[in-house]
Amino acid sequence: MRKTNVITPFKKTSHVHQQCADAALSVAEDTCNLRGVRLTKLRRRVLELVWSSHEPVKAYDILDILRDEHSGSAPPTVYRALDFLQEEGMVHRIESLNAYVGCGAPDHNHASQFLICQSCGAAAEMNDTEIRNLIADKAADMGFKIDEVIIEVKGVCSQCSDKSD
Amino acid sequence: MRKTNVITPFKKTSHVHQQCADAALSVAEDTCNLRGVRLTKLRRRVLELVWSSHEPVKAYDILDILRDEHSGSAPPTVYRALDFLQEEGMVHRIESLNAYVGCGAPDHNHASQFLICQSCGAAAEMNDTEIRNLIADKAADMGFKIDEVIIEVKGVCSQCSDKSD
DNA sequence: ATTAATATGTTATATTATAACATAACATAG
DNA sequence: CTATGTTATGTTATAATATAACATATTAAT
Repeated sequence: MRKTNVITPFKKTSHVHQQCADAALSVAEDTCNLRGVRLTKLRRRVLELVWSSHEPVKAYDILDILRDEHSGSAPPTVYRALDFLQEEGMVHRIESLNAYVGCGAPDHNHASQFLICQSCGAAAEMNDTEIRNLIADKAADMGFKIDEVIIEVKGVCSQCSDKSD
Repeated sequence: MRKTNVITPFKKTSHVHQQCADAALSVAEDTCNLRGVRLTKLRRRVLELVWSSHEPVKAYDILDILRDEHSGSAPPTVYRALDFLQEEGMVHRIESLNAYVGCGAPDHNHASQFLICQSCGAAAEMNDTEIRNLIADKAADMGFKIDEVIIEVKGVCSQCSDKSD
């Protein structure tokens, strides 16, 4: 069994990004239908904007675009949509960046680890069971009951390292 | 060898907090002297305020107190002091809370993991080499060069669990 | 069609953080 | 000990992030 499930990889040079985004949007629609929650036009658009790149996107950058498209957009517009998308597991918040990334595996409660490249800005999402289990074990040793685990690893991705050779 | 080094534990009922704070301040002074950096009156006071409890402290809560003590206090006053203290490893920032906790082991670059109790608000700092190494290995597998690892585990500490029995 | 629930619009404000420039304190070379 | 460069702090202004509170509109189910 592979223990590290890479949910969102760093993009290859060959990467056609539109395909990521399209796939994610399609999964999101199906998932919302299954769950009986509503992926409204606005929420769908916000999700699309979050997926516009592999770099975590800021709420106010989304808002700037929404404002161009609809004059009634304001901070609550985007924060509400992001809250919904987070609850449904379709975006994750990167705490150390105050920014959001799309998630292609919208479980309600999967634990993830993020690798964030300080050179290109991209974020890769992993779901590594060994890391998850080890932290769970350590916490249990201390009698600590885990609700949520935030892991954000900053550094330089292989593509960026290769470039600077 | 013990693999989990608990730097700041959750406090025991018997805990006399002043002792933590005093010890930390004393270590901070010695460390600054050794390093030839200046723990000024202001910086020392900010560190003291961060150590005033085991709950992560917010910049503006510190500022409110500083303002009572000196009219010239403003946001940069506290952020600069916190920046200094972070660089010297004497406080850590909890990204998910926009808040700061004292560190009793002011190495410049130790990796830590925080357990944050959602019931009492306290944060415990661990430095677990197994967790650190496992993440380092996984990142290396992906060709990712680590600069910094942020781990913030939310949940309920044993003391709080015991109380609610 | 009516109604209850959900989603969005709108205005205002709270919270967190930094920029930019002025002044003060300190450290050390002469 | 004092001139000078460096480091720290004061001060004003504003940027960036996020939520409260209430109004209106849309949707879903009767």
